[in-house]
Amino acid sequence: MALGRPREFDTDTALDLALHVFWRKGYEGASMADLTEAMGITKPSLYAAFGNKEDLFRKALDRYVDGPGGYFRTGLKKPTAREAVEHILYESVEAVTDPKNPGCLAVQGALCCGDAAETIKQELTARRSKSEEDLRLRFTRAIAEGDLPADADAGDLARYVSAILQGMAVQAAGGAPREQLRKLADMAMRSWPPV
Amino acid sequence: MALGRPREFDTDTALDLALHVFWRKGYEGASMADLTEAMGITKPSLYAAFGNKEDLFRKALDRYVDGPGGYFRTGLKKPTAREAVEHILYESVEAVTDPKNPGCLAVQGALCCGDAAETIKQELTARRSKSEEDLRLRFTRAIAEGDLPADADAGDLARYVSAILQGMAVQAAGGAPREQLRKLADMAMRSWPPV
DNA sequence: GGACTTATCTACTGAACGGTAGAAAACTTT
DNA sequence: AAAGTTTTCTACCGTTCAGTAGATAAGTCC
Repeated sequence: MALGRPREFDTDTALDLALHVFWRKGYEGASMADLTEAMGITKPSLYAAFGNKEDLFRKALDRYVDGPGGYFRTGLKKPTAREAVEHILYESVEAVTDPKNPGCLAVQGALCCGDAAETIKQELTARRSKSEEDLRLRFTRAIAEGDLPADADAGDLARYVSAILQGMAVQAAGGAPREQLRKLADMAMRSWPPV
Repeated sequence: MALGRPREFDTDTALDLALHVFWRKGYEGASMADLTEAMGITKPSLYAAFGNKEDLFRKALDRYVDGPGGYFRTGLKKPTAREAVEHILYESVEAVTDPKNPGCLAVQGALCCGDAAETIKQELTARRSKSEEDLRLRFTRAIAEGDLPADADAGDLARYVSAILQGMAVQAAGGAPREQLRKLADMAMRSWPPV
C-alpha cells in the first residue's frame, strides 16, 4: 500500500462527477465551488489530487473521450465508411441527448470564452479538428477500398459529418429531444454519401 | 434637444462595440471591464445608458439580429425554398468567418454556462428555436406552392438546415477558413432537398 | 442668472473567483 | 512507539466580479 494517509475518495469517480459538472456548465461556468460540492471533497483535496482547474478539466476531457465519447473511436473501426458514419451519428444522438448533461463537452466546454480560458478553448478546437481528421483518414481509406465513390472528397465528407455532429450538439444543448435528432441522423444517412 | 447634460458617446456605436465583445468572448467571458474598455466609456455611463449586463447583452443581441444576422430574414423572403436556403447558407458562411469575430453570437453567446447566465442561455435557445420555426413555416409554404416535394417534411428540413448552420458556426468558432465552409454549403445545396 | 435635469467621474461595495497556508489526522515503516 | 509521509480540514489569500454612491460638470428651461 502507498505511504501516508490514504485518500478517502476514489479519484476516478470524483473525476466522473467533475466531468458532468464541466459538461453541463462549461469550463468557465463551472466554479471550483460547484466542482468540489459535486465531487464531495474539499478544495485542498481537489488541488492535491488533480492540480488546478485547467488540469482537472483536461483530465475530465480525457475521461470523456474514453467514456461517453467512446462511440467515435468505435465507429471508425467499422468495416465500411457508411457503417462508421451510421454508428457515429446514431450513437452521438444518444450521447448528446443524455438528460443528465445534454450536448457535447468538446463543443460547449469552451466554444468561446474570456481571456483566462483561452488555452482550454484551443485545446477543444484542436480535439474537434483531430476528430475531423480521423474521419478524413477513414474516408480516404474507404475510397481506396471502394466503399466510397472514387471521385469523393474525403476532406469534404469529413467536414460534412463533423458539421452534422456539431449541429446536433448545439440542438441538444438547447434541449432538442432524442426523436428529432434521430430524424436528423436519418436524413444525413439517406443522402450518404452526399454528391 | 433633450434635457440635462448631453451624452458624450453615441449609444448605437457603443452598442456595436459591446456586441463585438460579446460575440468574441460570449456572455460570461465578457467582463464589464472588457466591455467598458472596448466601448470607451466608464461603468456608470454604461449602467445609466443600458441597464445591467444582461440588458446590455439583450440589446446587443437585437442589434446582431438586425445587423450581421440580417441575412436570415432576407433569405426567408426569397421566392423559392431553394433560393432561401442558398442565400442563408452562403451569407452565413460570410458572417461566421468574419475574422474580427468568428462564429455566431446566437450559438456561442451562452451555449452552456454557470447559474448566473441561465436566463441568457434560455434566451439564445429560444431565438435559435424561433429561427428553426421560421424555416419550417417557409418550407411549409414552399410545399404548398410546389417548390418542395409534396411529401417533404418541413420540420425535418428546417432542423437539417439549422443543424448545418450551427455546425458551420462551431467550425468557424474553431477558425475554419471561409473556403472550407463554402464547400460545406456546396455539399448541402447539392443534395437539396434531402430525401 | 438660477433652478432643474441628466451625464460623467473617482472611489467604493459585498460577493464570488481560483488558489493556498498550516495544523491535525491517518496511514506505513522501522 | 516514534519517525516519516500524505491527506484532510478550516480559514484565509489577493484578485476580479457585477454593480453603485456621491460629488461634479454640462447642458436646457424659466
